[in-house]
Amino acid sequence: MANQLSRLDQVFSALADPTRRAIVMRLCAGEASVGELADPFEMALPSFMKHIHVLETSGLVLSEKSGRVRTCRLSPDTLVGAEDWFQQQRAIWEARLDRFEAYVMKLKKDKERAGAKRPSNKINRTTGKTTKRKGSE
Amino acid sequence: MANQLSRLDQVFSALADPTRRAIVMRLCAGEASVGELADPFEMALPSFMKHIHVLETSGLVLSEKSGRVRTCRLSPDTLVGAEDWFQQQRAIWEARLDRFEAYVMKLKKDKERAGAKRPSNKINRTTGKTTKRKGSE
DNA sequence: CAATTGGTTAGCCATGGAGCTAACTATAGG
DNA sequence: CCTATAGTTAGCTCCATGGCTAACCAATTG
Repeated sequence: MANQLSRLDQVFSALADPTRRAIVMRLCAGEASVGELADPFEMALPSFMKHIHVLETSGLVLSEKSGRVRTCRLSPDTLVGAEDWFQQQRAIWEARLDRFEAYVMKLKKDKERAGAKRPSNKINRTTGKTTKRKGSE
Repeated sequence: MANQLSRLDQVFSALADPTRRAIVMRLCAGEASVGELADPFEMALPSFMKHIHVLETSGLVLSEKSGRVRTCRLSPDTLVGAEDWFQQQRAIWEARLDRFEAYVMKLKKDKERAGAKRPSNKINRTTGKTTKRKGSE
């Protein structure tokens, strides 16, 4: 009854480490042996190997050993899988934004029709900005 | 003055937790109070608050308190920032793929032109790539 | 004002992650 | 066969993370 981390858990936590992100970035440029990968880092090999192992169990990296050298390569599918998560969130976010904007437009129309009564734009005290949000800020 | 984690470190490690991902997903649909957010989770409030705090220091979530209720909302910029990282990696990956494909095409042409003369480049059986590793391939 | 509600602070504990050294295995090369 | 190379295993620290309880504000509300 071990923990059974979800794939996303593993992928994100793998990418949370700068060393491991660097490895992934390196592997984007093509496969490499453990030694080649480890070379730029000031770190004992066993420590480094742990990172490789984390990347492997996360599914981001595949490796196979031939002779005495282990060659690692990226598994682009997993990376893309994580990317998808962002895109889904963004889709939801943007849908909401659209709804919100529609709502604001409706408010505006209502006000215009009411004939410029009062300046009802609330000001956010902490940011000093109006609540009107068009694109990003 | 200690660790000075990079923003990406913080964002990814924030997203590595399923509770926190759920919070982010919930906030994509619109802002909410801490209580509302905490409701679906079987977790003591202080524990839950820690998650909120992690999300805040990662920059993914903003919050402000008015009266006794704290309202949280998503900071889409940070989310998009993380998404960018993936896109950059994918760009590099795809560029490499293109180069690789071009390389394969060249091999093919060479072979055709040579009329099946000699196989001077050793081919690694497992990867299908030459052993000659100068720079990238 | 008293009680409730919504968060917050403080402090404890168990686990896991990231690093190390030392010693070992197994291939490649001379 | 001997040695150097490339990883691997074992086992140890240290500290960050995720969870808890208990006690504590500070606004609302009756």
